[in-house]
Amino acid sequence: MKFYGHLMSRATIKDIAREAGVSPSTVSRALADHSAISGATKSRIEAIARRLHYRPNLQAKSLRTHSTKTIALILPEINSFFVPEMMYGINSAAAERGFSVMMFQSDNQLEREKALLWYATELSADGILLSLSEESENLDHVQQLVQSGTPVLLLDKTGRAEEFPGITIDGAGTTARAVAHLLEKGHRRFGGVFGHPALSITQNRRSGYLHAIDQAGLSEMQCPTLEVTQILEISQNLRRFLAAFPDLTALFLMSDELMVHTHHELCAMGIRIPEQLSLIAISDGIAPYYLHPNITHLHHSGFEMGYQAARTLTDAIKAQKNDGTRLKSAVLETKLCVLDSVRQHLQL
Amino acid sequence: MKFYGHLMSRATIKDIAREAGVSPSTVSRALADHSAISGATKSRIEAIARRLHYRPNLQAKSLRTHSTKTIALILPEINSFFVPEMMYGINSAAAERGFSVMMFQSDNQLEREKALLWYATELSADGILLSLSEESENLDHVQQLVQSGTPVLLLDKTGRAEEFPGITIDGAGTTARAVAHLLEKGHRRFGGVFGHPALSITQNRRSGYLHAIDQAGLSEMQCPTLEVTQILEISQNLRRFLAAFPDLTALFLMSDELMVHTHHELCAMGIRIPEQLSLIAISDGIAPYYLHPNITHLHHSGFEMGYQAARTLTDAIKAQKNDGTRLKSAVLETKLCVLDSVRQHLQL
DNA sequence: TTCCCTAATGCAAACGTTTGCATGATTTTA
DNA sequence: TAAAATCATGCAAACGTTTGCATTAGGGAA
Repeated sequence: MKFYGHLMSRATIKDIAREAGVSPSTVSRALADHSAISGATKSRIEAIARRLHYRPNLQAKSLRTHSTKTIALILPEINSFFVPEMMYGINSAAAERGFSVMMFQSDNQLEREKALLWYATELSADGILLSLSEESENLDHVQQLVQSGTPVLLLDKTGRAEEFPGITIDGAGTTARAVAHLLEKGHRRFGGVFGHPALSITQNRRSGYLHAIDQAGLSEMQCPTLEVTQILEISQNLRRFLAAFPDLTALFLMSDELMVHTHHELCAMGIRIPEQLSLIAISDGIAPYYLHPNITHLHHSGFEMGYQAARTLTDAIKAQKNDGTRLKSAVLETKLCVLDSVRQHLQL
Repeated sequence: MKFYGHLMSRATIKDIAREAGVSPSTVSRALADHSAISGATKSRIEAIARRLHYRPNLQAKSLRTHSTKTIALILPEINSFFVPEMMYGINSAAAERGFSVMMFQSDNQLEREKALLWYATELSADGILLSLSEESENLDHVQQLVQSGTPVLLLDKTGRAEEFPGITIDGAGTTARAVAHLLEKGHRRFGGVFGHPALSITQNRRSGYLHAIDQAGLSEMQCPTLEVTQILEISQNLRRFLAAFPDLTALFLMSDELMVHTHHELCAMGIRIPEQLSLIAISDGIAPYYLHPNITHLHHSGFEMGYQAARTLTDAIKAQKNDGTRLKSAVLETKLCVLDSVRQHLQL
């Protein structure tokens, strides 16, 4: 135990050993509850450790054991939808399993994403949770990382990559279920509002939409789609869209962001929901309750996704030491929550 | 360089040294751009490092240098308001300064908060950002940590603690400004809606409210307050409150959460905003734009708070090595954003 | 020529753990 | 009673860095 200025430095295993009159190895084993150490010695050492406020140095431990009990989370951005819930889930699962989470944001830039992946390996993160940036078309950098032996699990924004394990929802299927609900409620003329066409998440959901209306014998003339490239332009886009298709009785919104902005715009236009226009969305299930009327949606739980991703990853990390079990992809369930924004439409 | 199974292990400084025919110390200095190493050697070593995909082992470095370039962030919860913006700010400032952020949540439990603080020191976090749990009345655990030499900076939820440095907003002053805006707009009968009375954040804002109406010569009979203990009960609370004080022309909402719930409830009651009732809130400036009409609010930037907190903390960490500069508290500005939810009230 | 100075590099210890192997003491077995 | 087995502990090396203090070689000054 040394003194720096007025501060007592952290007690180490050696300090405890000296105090207890045993060797450092005995202390190490005692604190790890190793079977070769007698009960008497263990309790004596534990008492001293407590008295000295002993805290193991996790860097030293990691250095020795090659395990940091840390996962890195790399997100394209931190917004107010979905992401907080997902973080909550990740944190919960990680904490339950004794893992810590380091959080990074790539700001939707491929270069930053690469740099952060690299940095995560410098930190010796035991595993990586990665949600891809918008620019991440080519995934060579991920491939490289996987080859280096670090478990990488994609989540939410997984690009087109079936080559890597990831946790996602079935965007196409979920969208199809939303469409099915509109059909059940008698709607035959509705629109689909989608995000940036370059994103795989948009493409999945849009293809689900098109396939569903096709199955129902409807054409894209009857059920047109709107792709919103710039969220700031949604106001004009939406007005133009509704003006071009004045007979729509409902809208499908592919995300929370589109939902709140669309809802706002409709309020501003004086359109009553659901009397004049019904709404159904894919949502993480929070914002629908803030809006009025409450929005019928397909609940895509951020918590669930985060929790499952962190659980899968940490389990794989533990398993890795034994067999070389590979990470498994998963497609999460979404659940239809019928609230107040879709009305029964009477067909003429 | 060793081989484990089919995987090549990470190259170390020793590998580079062997390859370059120099000693490990030379490699270390070369990569650190130390002046004692010749330019020729430096570039030779850098080339080899690149070729071998060398990544420094940060655990080893930390062990040697007693600096992890890491800060721990401990939050009571991760919700959809304010917190994501704050995290974004923290991450941005940390990243700019070469720090990583480990994220933990105390779930509003004092015991977990204590455990996490302890764990953060085991991780040798260079500093800690702490937003207090609801249960954290007594701050002995923080005191203990500070004495151990770890820089701790409170943010947002700082309790009643003036003894510790923290980043906050002026809750009382901000509330007073909101009240002033209502007064300017001619309102003389309005209500204040507040959160759980045990929270210091509530107490600050409420005292600001009471002081402001007192200054204006109004009584609590004329400008009553409502304290919402359970957010789920806001519906009944609000209806009862409005029934008890039917002559109110405006409401002040102390937080985003109260704002969205109140707005929703008023919509459900068919009360038109701002024609029948004006609203003003303290908000992080995101949700006000989702609601219709857009809510006039005092903008309390989560990004700003997070950014400033992380900047202050990392600067202090760097300074600590030289002088023992102490962390400085700061009270952030809030800005009045006049939108569409407060109407001019004509007095009789 | 001798001496000193500077530039470039190497040696070895240290940071705080963990762990395979050896050691010594005690108990069990034959 | 001697050998073997068991138990509790210690020794020392290793993880991958950094860094104070040599060491060496070359070049200039005296």
